[in-house]
Amino acid sequence: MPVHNADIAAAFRRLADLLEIEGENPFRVRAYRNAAATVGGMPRDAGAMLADGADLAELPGIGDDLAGKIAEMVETGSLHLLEDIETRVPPGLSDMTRIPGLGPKRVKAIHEALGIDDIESLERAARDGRLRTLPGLGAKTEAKILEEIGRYEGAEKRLLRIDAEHIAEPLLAFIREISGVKQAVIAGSYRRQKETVGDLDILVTAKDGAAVIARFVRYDEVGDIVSKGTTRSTVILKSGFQVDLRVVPEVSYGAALFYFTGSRAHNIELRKQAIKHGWKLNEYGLFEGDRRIAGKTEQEIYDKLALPFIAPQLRENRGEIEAARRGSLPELVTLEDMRGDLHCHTIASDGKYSVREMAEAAKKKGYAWLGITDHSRSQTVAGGMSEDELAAQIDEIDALNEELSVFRVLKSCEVDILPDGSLDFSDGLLSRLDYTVCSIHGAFDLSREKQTARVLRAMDNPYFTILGHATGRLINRRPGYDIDLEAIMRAAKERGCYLELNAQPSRLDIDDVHCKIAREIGLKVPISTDAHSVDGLEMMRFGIAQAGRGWLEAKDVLNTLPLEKMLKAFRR
DNA sequence: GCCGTTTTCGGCCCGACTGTTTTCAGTCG
Repeated sequence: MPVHNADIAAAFRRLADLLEIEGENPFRVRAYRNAAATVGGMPRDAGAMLADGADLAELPGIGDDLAGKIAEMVETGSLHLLEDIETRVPPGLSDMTRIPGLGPKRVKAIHEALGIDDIESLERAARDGRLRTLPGLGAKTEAKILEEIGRYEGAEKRLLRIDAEHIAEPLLAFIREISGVKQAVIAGSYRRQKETVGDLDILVTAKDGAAVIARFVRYDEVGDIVSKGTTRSTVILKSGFQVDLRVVPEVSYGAALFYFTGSRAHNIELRKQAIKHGWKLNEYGLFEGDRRIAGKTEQEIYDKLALPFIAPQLRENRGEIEAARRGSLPELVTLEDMRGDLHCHTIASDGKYSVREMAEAAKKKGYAWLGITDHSRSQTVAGGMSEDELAAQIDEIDALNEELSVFRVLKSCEVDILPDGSLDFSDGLLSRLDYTVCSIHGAFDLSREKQTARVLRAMDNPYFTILGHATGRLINRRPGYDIDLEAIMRAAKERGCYLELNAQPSRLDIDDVHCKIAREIGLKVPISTDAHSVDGLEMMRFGIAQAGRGWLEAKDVLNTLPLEKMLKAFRR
């Protein structure tokens, strides 16, 4: 079993938890957590990098020691230090620290006093009233732990961004109506446009924080009030979704927005920059001694630190600070840059509208063209077309183009890539199309080697243009199929093919990390909605958000090109 | 365990809230 980066990151996180419970130097613990974040965010597997002779100690937060431990995991599949510590500290204690309110100190105390070493026995002890017998733990804490265990077990996953919006927008509107509220904005991963959102961080400026919070906690949807002070409050909505509200004075708005937007890794980097200047950066501002030298806007803070403004999507400490320093931050692609959509369905397969209706909707959006990509014949469940039906649609589109002035409907098809790597329609028929979107819709569980070979073989077909939803993942529902995406991206570049960024909020496939790789290898990315209705065309904004997180500029995106240039880019 | 515009040692982000204290430890973000 090859060891992937996620395994290494998980081992480091576990090691950090257990070391912390043992009372190890907190900075050593943090070093393992930082290393987990670095390894978990690397686009290439550590094993492949080592095979290429890369020096992992050059990575941020990885020194000689941790580079050695990564190599050990790649070579042996395990980590001696972790196995060693697990003989002293029961591994279940690591899980117990996942319960909110339980940190390493309490977990250790509970373990030592009561012999508890997993969540199940913790729950029994809480029910029996044994936790409250420990020093520093009372009945209230015991009740909270019990409640959190229940929540942990029925834990909601992170919400899709679109689902989070449905909660966030009305809540934000409610907060803006509270008397005394000047500004209200959502920060956190929501503002960074992440594909999923774990909780909402709402930032408010107001003079009287306590009054705002008193009103906030009476919002209809609030289930539990976790904490309630004069500047911050945490509630759990009835849906189980957590919301943190912070109130700051107006003069601190920019500093607070910066601080609560994160990511934490980005913040810590810039805080270190501030320290180098002898300054202090916190949620109230940038301070020289007691004097605030910036903080009303984020721009002020970046200015003082001699950096250009860094877009929230980029704030992951994945090279954006270095790029800012060099003056080479990307100018991110916007919705206005998009000239058309390359992937949508009509009533000819599983869509809800006709070609004409979809085309008119696209034209109304200001697009210059729209590609129609109904399913091919193997997709029986999705009303896949026969060869005759596609031929008829081609004629229909030709006639429609005669009629429409300026706007152009492109002839295409979402062609199934069959398990052996062949395409679902004959080359003769495919040759009549402007381009194709080729996708995998079955045989998901092939080995990595076979799945990769399948796509590479499909790409050998001269009528293959764009790989649709390249990994097939459905966020929170199923992982993608096992495939060597980087090899496929390089092959696409060589052959003149492309990988789409599918903008469906539950797909966002390819992800941000692979967008960035595409940019680095010079492979343009088409952003497509995969719309099944007129409204579906609006999903483009989720694709744009993801593209921004992947550093894509307009020039990196295929469907920002004028029609003739794009059609030329399709020719192989 | 990492790291260097205080550079091979001595730092490492920092403020708010809660509960159980009686001045603060633990946890969180």
